[in-house]
Amino acid sequence: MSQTFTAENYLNEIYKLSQRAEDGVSTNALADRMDTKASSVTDMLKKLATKKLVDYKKYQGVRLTEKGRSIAVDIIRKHRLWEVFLLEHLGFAWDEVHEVAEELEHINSDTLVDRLDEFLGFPKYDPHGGPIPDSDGVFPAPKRVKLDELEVGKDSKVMGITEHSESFLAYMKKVGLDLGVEFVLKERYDFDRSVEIELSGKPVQLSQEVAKNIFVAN
Amino acid sequence: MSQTFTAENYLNEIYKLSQRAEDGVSTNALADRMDTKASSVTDMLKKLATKKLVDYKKYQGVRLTEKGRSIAVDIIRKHRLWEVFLLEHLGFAWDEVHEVAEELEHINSDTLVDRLDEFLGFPKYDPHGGPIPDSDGVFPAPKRVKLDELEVGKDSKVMGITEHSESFLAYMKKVGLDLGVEFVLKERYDFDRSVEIELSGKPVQLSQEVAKNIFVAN
DNA sequence: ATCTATTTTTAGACTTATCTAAAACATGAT
DNA sequence: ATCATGTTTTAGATAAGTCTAAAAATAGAT
Repeated sequence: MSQTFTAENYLNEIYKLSQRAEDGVSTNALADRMDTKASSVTDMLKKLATKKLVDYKKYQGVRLTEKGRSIAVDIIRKHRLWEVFLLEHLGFAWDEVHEVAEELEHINSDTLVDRLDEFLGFPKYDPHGGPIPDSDGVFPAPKRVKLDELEVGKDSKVMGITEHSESFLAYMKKVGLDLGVEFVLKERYDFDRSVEIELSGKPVQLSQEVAKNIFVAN
Repeated sequence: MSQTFTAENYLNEIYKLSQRAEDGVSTNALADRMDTKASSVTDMLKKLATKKLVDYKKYQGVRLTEKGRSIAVDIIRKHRLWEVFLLEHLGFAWDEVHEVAEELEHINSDTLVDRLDEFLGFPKYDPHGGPIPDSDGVFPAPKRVKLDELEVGKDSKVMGITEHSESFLAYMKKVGLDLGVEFVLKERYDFDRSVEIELSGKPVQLSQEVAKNIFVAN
């Protein structure tokens, strides 16, 4: 019952888009993310509907069925496990990881995924802070905190990020906020909620916008 | 310039088939290995020829171009590196490995392959003795093993001898075991560890005493 | 040299995933 | 309630990879 890479990517994208928006995912939004034309999306949605992976009625947007969700979640599991592997064992940098993980996430082998999970020590979060579902598709309870919400005075550690744009990654690299880096939250300024942290002895200023996108250990 | 999985598999199979047979690979042989129809093979060969990956003239069989060979060798490299990883780090058994490695070998990322190679400690052979080409497509020199220790079923080649007496040389000459001669190890008999090899179509029996003094390519 | 059996290629069709251009639908503003 | 605008769907095409059935080429035996 294994799907094609393309179908898997559609399911994955539908899953992500339906995280925020509670109503169905629109054809155009999907076309945008899949980097394709709306007409192609319509074609694919019909095929996925035939396979009972999505509920689709024309002009009404799509939602995943339970079956579709389960495939999407499995792909997220694989993607994040591979990310952990690439970063922690192969020495990849944050900005090199995503592209490769996009390919690896489609490798079909339950044995492989389960043994990789074991090899990695059953991680619950990927380096971007994304929770890793278990083999039954159950996500761990989120327990991390955004730097924006961390209590002033605390020692903490960079656990992940929620923004993965080139520019953000570059910024993180420049200020030295690598994964696992430890710091102290010195101050939060009320007027703009920007923060000052101490990073290996040096003070660094971060806007609220940045702080909101950084997961830290609490 | 990355090929599709299917095209890569064709190139890989053509490479393997052209190892022994010195003339072009036949359409039927290829169809057999690819588990498809001869007509499909013909179609594909035309496409590969258009891309200059094979030399193909109808009814004449195919051979790889330098470009095609380079892609095939790269896939062998990836396949064997992943096999090492699966076996040595994820605890796979031999019969579980092949299927997964067949998928992983098509992941396209030079960074990934090079870092995996490094992670594994730049192995020169996979766990079955298969040589792993380097990133320039160069294979390591074939491992030399005594015929007494060669695995049953292997194609091999006489690489040298450790005994240089008149009588041994005469014996070698008589049975046709000249330097460079190719053969297949058919059987090893437990009771006296004597072996049977197939030498240009004919079976030849050799005692363990003899087998211990012959170096062969592994 | 010819005939037969085998191998290989062509011809035409199907599937998946995509595209462009045009038609159908939905919605917010008047 | 209608209209303009944007969204979505249809219709018809294309490319990759495959198939079946039939034709063409080759090779082996006489």
